Amino acid sequence: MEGSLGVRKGAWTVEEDTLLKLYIEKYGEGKWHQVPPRAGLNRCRKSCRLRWLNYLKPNIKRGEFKADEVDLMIRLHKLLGNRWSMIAGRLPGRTANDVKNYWNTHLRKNAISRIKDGGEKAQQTSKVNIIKPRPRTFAKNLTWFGGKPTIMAASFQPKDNVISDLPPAPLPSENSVKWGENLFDDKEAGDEIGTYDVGGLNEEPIATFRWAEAAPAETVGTPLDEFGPSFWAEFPSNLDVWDFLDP
DNA sequence: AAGCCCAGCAACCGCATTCAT
DNA sequence: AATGAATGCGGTTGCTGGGCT
Repeated sequence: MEGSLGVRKGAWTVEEDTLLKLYIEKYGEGKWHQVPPRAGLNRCRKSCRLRWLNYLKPNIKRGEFKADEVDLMIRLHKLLGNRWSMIAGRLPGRTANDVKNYWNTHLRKNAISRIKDGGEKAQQTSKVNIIKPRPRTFAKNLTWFGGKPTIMAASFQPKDNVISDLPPAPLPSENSVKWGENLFDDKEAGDEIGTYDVGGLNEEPIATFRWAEAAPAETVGTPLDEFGPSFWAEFPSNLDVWDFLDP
């Protein structure tokens, strides 16, 4: 099974897996364009990367999703939409492909039927505001909370950010930026606990969240404690938090 | 036993974004 | 600033195995 350029396609063999593993052990991840020639694999770089990320990586968890994982996945999906990599990032040992497949096979039907069941009600209230933040990099000299926590305005793409008939969300105001800054300012390195308030732009806080030190990758805690700074950095300020908390 | 259908999963493809020059 | 290469992501496809007729 070879592609037009003589590159192998289809299922990976044990030999190919071994070659890829040996290569990664020796050279580490990254520089995927160099992997096929160096590892002696007749595969394209994308295929190598995918195989490593989804199957060969050591800490990958296989098997059934646990109830808490599913619960977290549902909440995150409600919050983020189909941002599988971000969702997977909060599910230790799970890959974006795993999450996507699980959602499409197990949960999508439920979600659709729920939408149908509650369709009338939903139309009367408000449509779900799917959040689609596009993760963007921060300035290279920016360390978490060490420098100015600048969330780049371009981090969120308005064109695919909102699927609703609601009036356009207000442009980020100074307050909303402050919201983000406060959010991060409270989380100084070494602090055991930081807090941040959530409320309307000009309102009293409607909720106060707290986080412990970013949870270790191996644990799955309560959803909110689980979300560390890297998650919230990509978190939009016009989120309907109650929707998220009460799926 | 054979054929069909379907669910689950691995892999591919196209595109957007980032990075290097 | 412009451009091409590299990377990462999400949508989709297609293979495989199990259940049913």
